[in-house]
Amino acid sequence: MAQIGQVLVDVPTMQTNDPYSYAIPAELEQQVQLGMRVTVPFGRGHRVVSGVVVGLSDGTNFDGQLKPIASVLDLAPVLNEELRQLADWLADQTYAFRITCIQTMLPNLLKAQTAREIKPTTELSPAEMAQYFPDGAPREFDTSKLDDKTMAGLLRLQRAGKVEVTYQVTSKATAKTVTGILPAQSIDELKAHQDAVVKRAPKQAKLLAYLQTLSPTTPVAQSRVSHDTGVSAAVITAAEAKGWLVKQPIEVYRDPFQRPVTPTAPLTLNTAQQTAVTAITQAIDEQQSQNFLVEGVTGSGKTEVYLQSIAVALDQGRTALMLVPEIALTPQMVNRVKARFGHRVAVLHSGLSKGEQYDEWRRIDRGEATVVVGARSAVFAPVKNLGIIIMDEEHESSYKQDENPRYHARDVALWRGRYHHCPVVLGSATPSLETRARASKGLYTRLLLAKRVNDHPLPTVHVVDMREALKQQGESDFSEPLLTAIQARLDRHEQVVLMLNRRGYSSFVMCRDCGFVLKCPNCDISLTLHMDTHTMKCHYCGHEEAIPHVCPNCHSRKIRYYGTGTQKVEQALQQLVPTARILRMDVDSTRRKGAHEKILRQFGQHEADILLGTQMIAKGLDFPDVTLVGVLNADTALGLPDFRASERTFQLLTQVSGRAGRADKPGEVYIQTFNPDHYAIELAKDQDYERFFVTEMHMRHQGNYPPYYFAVQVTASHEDEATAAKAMYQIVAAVKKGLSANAIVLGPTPKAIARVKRKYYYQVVIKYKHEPQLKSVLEQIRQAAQIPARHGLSVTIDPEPMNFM
DNA sequence: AGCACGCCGACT
DNA sequence: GTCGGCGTGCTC
Repeated sequence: MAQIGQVLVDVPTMQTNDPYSYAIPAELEQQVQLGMRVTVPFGRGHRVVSGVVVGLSDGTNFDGQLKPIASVLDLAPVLNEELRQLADWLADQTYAFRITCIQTMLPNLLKAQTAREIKPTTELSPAEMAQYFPDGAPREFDTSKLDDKTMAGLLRLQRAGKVEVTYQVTSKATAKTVTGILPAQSIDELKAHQDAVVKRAPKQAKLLAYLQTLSPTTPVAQSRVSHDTGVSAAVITAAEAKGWLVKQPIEVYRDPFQRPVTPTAPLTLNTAQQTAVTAITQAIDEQQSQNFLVEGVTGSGKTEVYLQSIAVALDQGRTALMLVPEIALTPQMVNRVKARFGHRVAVLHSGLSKGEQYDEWRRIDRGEATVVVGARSAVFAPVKNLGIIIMDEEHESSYKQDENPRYHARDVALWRGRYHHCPVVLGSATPSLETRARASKGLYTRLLLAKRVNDHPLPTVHVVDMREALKQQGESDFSEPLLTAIQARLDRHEQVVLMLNRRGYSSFVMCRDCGFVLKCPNCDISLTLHMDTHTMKCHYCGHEEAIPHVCPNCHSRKIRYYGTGTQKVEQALQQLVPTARILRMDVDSTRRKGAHEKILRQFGQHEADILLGTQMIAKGLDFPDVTLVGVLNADTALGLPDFRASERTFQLLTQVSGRAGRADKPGEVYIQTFNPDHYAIELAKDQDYERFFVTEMHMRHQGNYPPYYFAVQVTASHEDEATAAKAMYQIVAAVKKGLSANAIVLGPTPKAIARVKRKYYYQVVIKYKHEPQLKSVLEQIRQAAQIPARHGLSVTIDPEPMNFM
C-alpha cells in the first residue's frame, strides 16, 4: 500500500505547479486513490486547501517533514488515467497551471470551495466578545467582506490566541435524491398487520398489501408508492413510525431534456454521404486514429453522416463524442441526436444548471451515457473507450477558449483521437484555413459532400454596392434593391432574415460641433447607445452612464447618435415597411434564459415576417419559408485589424446565404457592402470555397501568417502604461535572444484596444516555423513574471491566438 | 492565494 | 519604546 500521495494543490502559482508529497494516514489508506480530490494542510497556520492526487508512491524526493492528507473528497476518482495525462499535455501546450487545466476539465460543481470561519476561544474577554461577536456565534472570515478596522482587530486577537480561524473545504457536488420506501418487515409480518387493520383503516391495509410486493433491498420512490396505491404521504409517514417501512434516499438524475422524442431511423444516404460513412466506418473498424475533414455545403447532409458514423461506433460497443458550437446547441439539434440514440445521449453545455451538468457528467463517467453531445468543454467529457469524435463547424472560433488554459477544442479532440485510436471527424461548409491546408497535405482525409440533399439549388446571391446606393438615395441602411426584395416577400407572405455584422458595429454618440465622442472612463473605446435601458454602455467592462443631452466638451446641444445598432435599424425598417412584423434577435433581446429559443419559435410559427439580428442568426437555423436573406453590412469585419478578417467574413456570408430557400422555394441573398470587389465578398457571392481557400492561402503566404507560420502572442498588462510597455520590451528582448533568424517578431505594440478595465495592454507576436528554444524561453518568461505579478503586472501567453495585429 | 516574517514610519 | 504599514518568501 502506498505511503505517499503526490498532490497537485489548488493554488495556481508557478511554485506549486508540480505535485507536493503528502503522507497517507492509515485510516485513509483504503480510501485514497489516484485521480481523487483530497484536502491537505498547506502552509503555516491551519490553512487547508483542496488538491488532486496525481501520483501514489512509497518514497519522495522531498526531504522535509511530510504532512498528512486531511480528508478525501470523492468516493471514486474524478480523473482517470487518460484525463490525467491530458491535463499534463494541456498544461504544457497552453502554458497554464496544471491545476487550472484540471479545474477546466471537471464540471463546475466539483470545484471545491474554501471557507474560513473565525470563532472566539475561552481567552476572549466579554467586552471583546460583545464588540466582535455580537451574535455570540462564530462569524464568517472573508477578507474582502470585512472592513480594515475589524480585520486588524480580529488579526490582533488571533495573535493573542483569543480567537481561532478554522478552514473548511466544501465540495458542492451533491446528487439529487428523492425519498424512497423499503419494507422493514417480512411479508408474513406485513400480512398480519394488514389483516389486523383491514376493516378499520383501508388505506393502511392497501399500503401494507403493496409493501408485500416490494423487494426488501431496492427502494421505490415515495411518489411512485403514492401513485400506485392512492395512499397519501401522511399514511406513509405513519407507517414508518409503526416500523412497517423505512425511508431511504434514492439518487436520481436531473434530466434537462425530459420532453419525449420520437425515435427516428437512419435516412438513406446519397453517394457522397455513403462514401464518407464507409471511409469513417473503416477507420472505426480498424481502430485507427485517422482523421477526416467532411466538407459540405449547408444542406448537404453532414449531420446524417455524423449520426450513422456514431451508430457504427456504438454497434462495436464503443462510445462517441460530438462537439458543436455553443450557439448551435439548440433543443432541435439535441433532439435530433436523441431521436436516434435515445437515453444513451448525454448533453453538456453551459445552459444547464450546475447540478444538471454534474448529473450528465456522472452518467458519462459511469458509462450510462455512451453518446456525448456538447460545446467546447465537452471535449473533456469522461467518456471511456471512444470509437469516434466529431467536431461540427470546426472553423468556429468559439472552440478556442479565451482564458487560461487557452486551448483549442480541436487540438484536444485530436489528442483524444490518438489516445483512443479512433477517428476524429472535422466538419464544415467553410473549413478553417488550417484544417483545409492539413487536408491538402494529407494529414486529414478529405470527404467532399458537394451536393445538397434533394438537389435543392443554391440561392442566387446579389452584391449591392453601397457606395452607389449612397450616391443615389443618400444615407440609409437599406438599399433600393434590398427593399424591393423585402417588399416582394411581404406581398407573397414569405419570410426574410436580415443580418447585421455586429463586430465594430454599434451606435455611439458624437457632438456635431466639436466632434467629441463619449468614451468609457476605464477602457479605450467609445460607449454604445442602448435604447432599451436608455443608457450608454461599455461592451468591455460593463460601465454604464446616462445619455448626454449636452456635449460634455463644448456644451453644444448638437450631440447626436451615429452608427447603427440593431435597435436603430429595427426602427428605420419599421418606417420603411410599416406593415411588416419584425422580430429582433441580438445580445439585448436574448439575455434572458430561453429568450433565444422563444424568438426562433415565434419566427418559425410565422408570428413575424422579418427576423433581424446579429451573427447568431447565421448559425444553423432552418426555416423553410425564408426565401430572402439580407446582409446589411457585409464588410465591417473586413476593416478590423485581424489577419482572419477575410476568412471570418467569407465564412459568415457563406453561412448566412445557406439560410435562404431550403425548401421548394428558391432563395435569394442580398449582400450590401462598400467593398464589392473584395475577394472575400466576391467569392462568397459565387459560393466558391475552393477559390477562396487558394486566394486566402496566397495572402497568408505573402504575409507570413498561419497556417504557413505558427504564432504565439504574449501580452503584458498593468494599470500604469509605462510599466506594461517596459515589461513588454524586456520580454521581447528575452525572446529575441532565444530565437533563430527565421522567426518574425511583431512588436512590442499596444493592443488594438490599448486600455480595457483600467489596464493598459501591450503585446508581441512571434511567428515561427521551427524554434526548439521557444518553449523554454516562454517558460522562463512565465517564471520571471511571478515576481512583478505582485505589483499588478500580468503576463499571458496565448499559443495560436485567434486574432492579433 | 494567503500567511508569517521582517523591516520602516507615527503614535499611545 | 510599540503598533501596524506593506514588501518578500514559502507553502510537501
